[in-house]
Amino acid sequence: MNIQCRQFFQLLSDDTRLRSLLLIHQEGELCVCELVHALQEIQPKVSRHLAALRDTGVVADRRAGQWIYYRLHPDLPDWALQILQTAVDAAAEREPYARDLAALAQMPNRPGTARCA
Amino acid sequence: MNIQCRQFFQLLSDDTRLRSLLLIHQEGELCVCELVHALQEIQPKVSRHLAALRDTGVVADRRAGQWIYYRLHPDLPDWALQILQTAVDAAAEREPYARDLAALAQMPNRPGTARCA
DNA sequence: AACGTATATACGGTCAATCGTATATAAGGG
DNA sequence: CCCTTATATACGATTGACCGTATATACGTT
Repeated sequence: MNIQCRQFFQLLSDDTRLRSLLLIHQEGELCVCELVHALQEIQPKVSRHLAALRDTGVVADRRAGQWIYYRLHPDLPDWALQILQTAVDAAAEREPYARDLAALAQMPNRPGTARCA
Repeated sequence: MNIQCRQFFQLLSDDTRLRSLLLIHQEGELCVCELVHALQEIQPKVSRHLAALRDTGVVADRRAGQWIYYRLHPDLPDWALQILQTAVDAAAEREPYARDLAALAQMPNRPGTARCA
């Protein structure tokens, strides 16, 4: 996919995509319904932005039953990872990212986690 | 000005603004006509994008005679500087940034430099 | 097979970003 | 004071990004 610097910034410039990426970066892997709950956005909106990230090679997806999990693409270049890490450091304790993390932590019936509760 | 992470990415997502910022970051300070020559873009276009960067606190300007010099804003937060540095490292040796630097170096009648030639 | 849940996408509408052209402002030199 | 150069901005047009709604697809369960 070989993403360009400018294009990467363009992907990060949308609120939904940036918040999704920061959450995915922190959590390692998230499915669509977890992101929908964390961001408090409707499902088609989240799905559409994830598709943009997938089509440009920023994230990779994996199906597990009904759920599709998104993670950072393993081939994402170092500079892109560095930029993401910087963004996490700068934004993680501020709104809306802190709120997103909290909402995710409080999500009921979260797939994967509450398996043997 | 207290720029937000997302807004910063949005500013970097435009080709003219990103190339201008990378050049300014490398050169320290550049006037509009230098950027117009380096980027091979028309003057109103460059001026308009510099205004956007100025209005959001990313760059500061300084008049010197007929020329107006732009530099990175001294109060630009660390995370923004880090991201710029990462972008320079990732892009500096590739197109169109390498070409921009070369065009700037070859600019005739460049203000400031050729003072006592 | 029928149903419920999770996810993706198609469609049409709206708004914001960007553009080129034209013009305004400002400085310097005759 | 006029002319040139440097820069900024106003204007109208165009394009592309993003939106919500509706629908399609895929999986699991009964």
